[in-house]
Amino acid sequence: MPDSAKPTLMVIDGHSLAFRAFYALPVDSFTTRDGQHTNAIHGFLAMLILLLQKEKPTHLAVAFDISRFSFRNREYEEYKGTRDETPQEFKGQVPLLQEALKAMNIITISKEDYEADDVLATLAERGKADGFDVLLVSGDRDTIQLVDDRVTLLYPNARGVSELKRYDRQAVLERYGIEPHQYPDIAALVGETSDNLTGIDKVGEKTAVKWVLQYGSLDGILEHAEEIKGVVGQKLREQKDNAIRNRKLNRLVRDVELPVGPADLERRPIDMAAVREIFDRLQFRTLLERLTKIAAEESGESAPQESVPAPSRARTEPPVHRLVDEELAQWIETATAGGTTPLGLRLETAYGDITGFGLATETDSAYVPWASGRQDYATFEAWLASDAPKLLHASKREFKLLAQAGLRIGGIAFDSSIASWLLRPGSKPGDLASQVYDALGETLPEADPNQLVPATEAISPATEAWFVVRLARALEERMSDSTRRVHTELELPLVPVLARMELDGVTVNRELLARLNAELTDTAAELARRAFAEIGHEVNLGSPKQLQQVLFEELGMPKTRSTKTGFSTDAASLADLQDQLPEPHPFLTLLLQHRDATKLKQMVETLERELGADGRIHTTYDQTGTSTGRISSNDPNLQNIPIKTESGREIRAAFEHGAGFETLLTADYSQIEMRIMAHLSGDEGLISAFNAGEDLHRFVGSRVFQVEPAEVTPFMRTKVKAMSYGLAYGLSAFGLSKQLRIETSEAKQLMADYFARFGAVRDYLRNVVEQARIDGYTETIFGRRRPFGDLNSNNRVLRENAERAALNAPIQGSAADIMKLAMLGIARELEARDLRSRMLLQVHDELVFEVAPGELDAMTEVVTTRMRGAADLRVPLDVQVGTGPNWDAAAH
DNA sequence: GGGGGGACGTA
DNA sequence: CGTACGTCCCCCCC
Repeated sequence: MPDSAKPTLMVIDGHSLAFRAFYALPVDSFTTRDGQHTNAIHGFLAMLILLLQKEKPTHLAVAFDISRFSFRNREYEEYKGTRDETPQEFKGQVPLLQEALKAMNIITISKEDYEADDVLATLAERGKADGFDVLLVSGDRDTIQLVDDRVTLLYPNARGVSELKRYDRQAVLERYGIEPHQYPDIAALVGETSDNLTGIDKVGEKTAVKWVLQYGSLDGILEHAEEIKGVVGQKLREQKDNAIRNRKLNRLVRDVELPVGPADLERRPIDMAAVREIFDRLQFRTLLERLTKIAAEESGESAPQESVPAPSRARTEPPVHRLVDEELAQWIETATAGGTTPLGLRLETAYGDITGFGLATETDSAYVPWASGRQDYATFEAWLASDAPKLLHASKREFKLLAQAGLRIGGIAFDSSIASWLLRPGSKPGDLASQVYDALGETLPEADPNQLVPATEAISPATEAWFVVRLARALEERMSDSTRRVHTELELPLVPVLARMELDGVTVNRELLARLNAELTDTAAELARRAFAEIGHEVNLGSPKQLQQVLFEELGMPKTRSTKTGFSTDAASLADLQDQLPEPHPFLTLLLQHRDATKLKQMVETLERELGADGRIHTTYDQTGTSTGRISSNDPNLQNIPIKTESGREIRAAFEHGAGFETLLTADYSQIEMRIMAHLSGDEGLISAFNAGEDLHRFVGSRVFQVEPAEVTPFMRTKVKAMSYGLAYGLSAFGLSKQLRIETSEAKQLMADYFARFGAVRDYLRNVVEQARIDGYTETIFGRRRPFGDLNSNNRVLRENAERAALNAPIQGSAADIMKLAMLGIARELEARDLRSRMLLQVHDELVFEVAPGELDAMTEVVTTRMRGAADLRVPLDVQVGTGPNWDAAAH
């Protein structure tokens, strides 16, 4: 090893460095989507990572102040008294920083009644005694006094924390012309404004240094105070008490009693799973990459020290048997103990084709080369298709690959990607390797796709399967009973259902899309031309930046709501602008129309791109993509096909039933979230509203405004409708007023009137949040949990965001559960009754089916019955169905 | 090329 | 200062 044999102890003053970072980096650029500020954390960690790389300390600690008060305040009440209150934006970052350090397995030290610098002084002293090279990192100049032949200070320069100046004894001599231990004398004479320590008037650094060099120390200077001439001598004699007091206060304590000594601070391996979790929360991508690199280097470097080369994978992998034919059948029989013991299963693919299988138990593994037809795979295929339990990762993908190869798989008993998502919805589950790393802390070697010649040999699918088995066990143990139930009864059975929907796809009319595209292209071009004519020049209408130039500078319009990069040009803001202007400006109208046209055009083009040779679009449903339990859709997203506007619905009309089918059938839950609220809150008013069978909003309106249902005006209905829908989102009076364009006071009154009639709803919503605050998670009707960390945060923005999400989660999540149950029920019945009709799309509260000839009545019955019966609530579940040749026509 | 930001489509 | 998503484009940065 090139590194010196001497161990290096690094001690960092956490507060002073984080504080430096806070002021060096713009807060606005370092804020998570949730509103958590992270600039201090980011700056500190960036610096720390650099230090780890450059200095490679063998021992490390970060010291923090516990509060701004220490024993020094007892000696001098005004110590640091001029400091402003620590900004709230900074305070909130310290616990998160400490959490990040903990994840990095770095010890943090605080000592009641002392400052972090006293901890530095003590550890420096003890480190020296124990034979360490000591590196101190602090933004507090008082630490200069600790520098000597064995102790070096790294001090941030004026710019911030990215560059640290190295102060060893020589550097201090060069910079100040004195020995480090003399520095406090200088500081005592000059004073330290930031600590509220006044020095001697007229004495600056130059004079102080001159005196110290002449008389050796502050004591020496004071002894000879009478000899010093001029005004400065006079001032020194008058104010010498200041210097004496300062010197007393700036002396760092070198023998603080600490729970740990230098030897206890040996660097420990970084817990990358924990780091991932918190860096994810803080949205530190670049830092995560840098740290991952370091972690890899560090674990790699430590390996040669051991006598036996440490394997990069922690556990001993079982042997891989390459098996076919009878041997394979035998192995499966033994490994599964006749079909009861679950096996890990992993596919090997090349260019989308299956080339092999990995099978594994906890102690053994097998590789099955796949060459269908040339070997006798009958037993293997039978096992695959049977209910014999199998453990997989991302099973939907494998189900589809198998199906495309003409193979059936049954008995999906565990999916580690789904399981980890259930445990932590909201964080991306990632691939097998990252989950093995997260849950087992082991590295699953992967060929680097950037390298032509892989550095590591590709891992056998059999070994991967072995990792899946162990991953499954680790995740299973962490699941609560209710989570386990959601996994096995809801999510796993849904896998084949979703896979089939994806494989089947939906027919889309190519010619219609082409025609729409052409129309929209013309429309957009014409609108752009007219818009340019209005302002006299061309501009990129898709560039918010250029639009701001036009609207607010050239046209001098009033400023709209501000965004991170300027002022908003979104539709709502433009509408507001239009209202404010003395007369409507045609440019604004044209701009909005142009946005509409281009948006639709883009959507059409996306669909055209995704339209396969079979004339169908095959979306991919992400079963682990949301934090509430919904599924999402991508490539392309078929859950956001336009419906609200006439022109948008033309796109919807391009979705048709395929050849050999009779019609499309759509079925959706009406007001499912409101019904769930009625159920969960038990509000008698709301329950009777649903049981009355009358128009919900009319009924609610009649209660709120105390009129007969027939007397509810459209305006009243709009208001209560907005209120009702807003409820499940944590809508505020402010938000309601904005949406309805009414006064906040009126919105407040509306809310008061609403809750006067439906008080149990409010009580329920409040209770959900309070319970979540206690439990740390919310739960849906079916037992799906969503954890919340920020409900007790001191950061108001963060806390209130979490509160609204927590209030919404059981409602949105229960609706998702119910829909999933309905899908399972329908799929099972279609299979049982041998119906040829197919479920194609799911859009949260809507399902779209392709109906085979002669099956319309049966389908209508199956779908409505199963959807209505998916849950037994205190209110009925209402299902609307419609049919037609295309998705638009099938709407009701 | 990656990624953040703004904008906007859906439930 | 209303939840949950995915995708497009622009624009800046590496």
